[in-house]
Amino acid sequence: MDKQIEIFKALSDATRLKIVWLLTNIDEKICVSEIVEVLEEHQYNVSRHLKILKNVKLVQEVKEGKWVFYYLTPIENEFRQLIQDAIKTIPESQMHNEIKKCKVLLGKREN
Amino acid sequence: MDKQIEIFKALSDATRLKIVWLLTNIDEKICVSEIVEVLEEHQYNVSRHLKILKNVKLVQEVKEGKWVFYYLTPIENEFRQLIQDAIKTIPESQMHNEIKKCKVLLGKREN
DNA sequence: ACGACATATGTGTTTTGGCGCATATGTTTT
DNA sequence: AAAACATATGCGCCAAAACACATATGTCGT
Repeated sequence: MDKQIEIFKALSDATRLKIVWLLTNIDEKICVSEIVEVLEEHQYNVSRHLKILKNVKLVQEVKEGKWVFYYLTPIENEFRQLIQDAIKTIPESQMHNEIKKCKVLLGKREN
Repeated sequence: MDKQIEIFKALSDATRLKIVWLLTNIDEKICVSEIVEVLEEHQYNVSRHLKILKNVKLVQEVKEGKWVFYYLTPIENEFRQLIQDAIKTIPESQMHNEIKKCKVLLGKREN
């Protein structure tokens, strides 16, 4: 059950849970600097938290030029699916500012 | 999302996850000394971990004489339900010794 | 009432985890 | 090539969490 413990541990930090929550709700790849802006956390902390999430395979990364985009690792087992479903139940109301900021950001991308 | 973080934190420790896993799989109340025997942990640590699980309302207790029996808090929301379902997917194979010991123990109770 | 049993908790120690700062690495732009 | 930008990471510090030991509290049996 070590794998599962690592997942729970990864999700037991506010910044990391917010990142996974965001990725779950926007259903898009997002780069580090965007997360930094949305969550108003230091870049070095966001990078660190992303590394932790990557290590437990909750997220994956893809480099595009100077950016690194992160996205949810596609579901590969039932445990992950249920955890993901659980995160999906966390209401948007608690993340009003973040989701709004994020949508503005994603909109700007097109230009 | 604080409540959810607290749940994840509570489940991100091996002893605590094992306790919840046991309660999920045996579907019975179980007392502290039985958990101590099954998990081979110190009594004072088991008591402490139970307190943490109780604080986040994952488990509840009922006193019966000199024993205190613990059991899963009845599901009250979707998040809890999905987390519980996720824990249910953790295979018994990783807990062979524990579940065996537990069943022997529960058997002895009848006598 | 006393000893045995079951559980909880106070205290000190050690381990773990997150943070801030500085800096390294790599990429794009001019 | 140099400057600007994007991301990652080494290091030291502090706080939270887990542990061990001792002990307190409460209950049962005799």
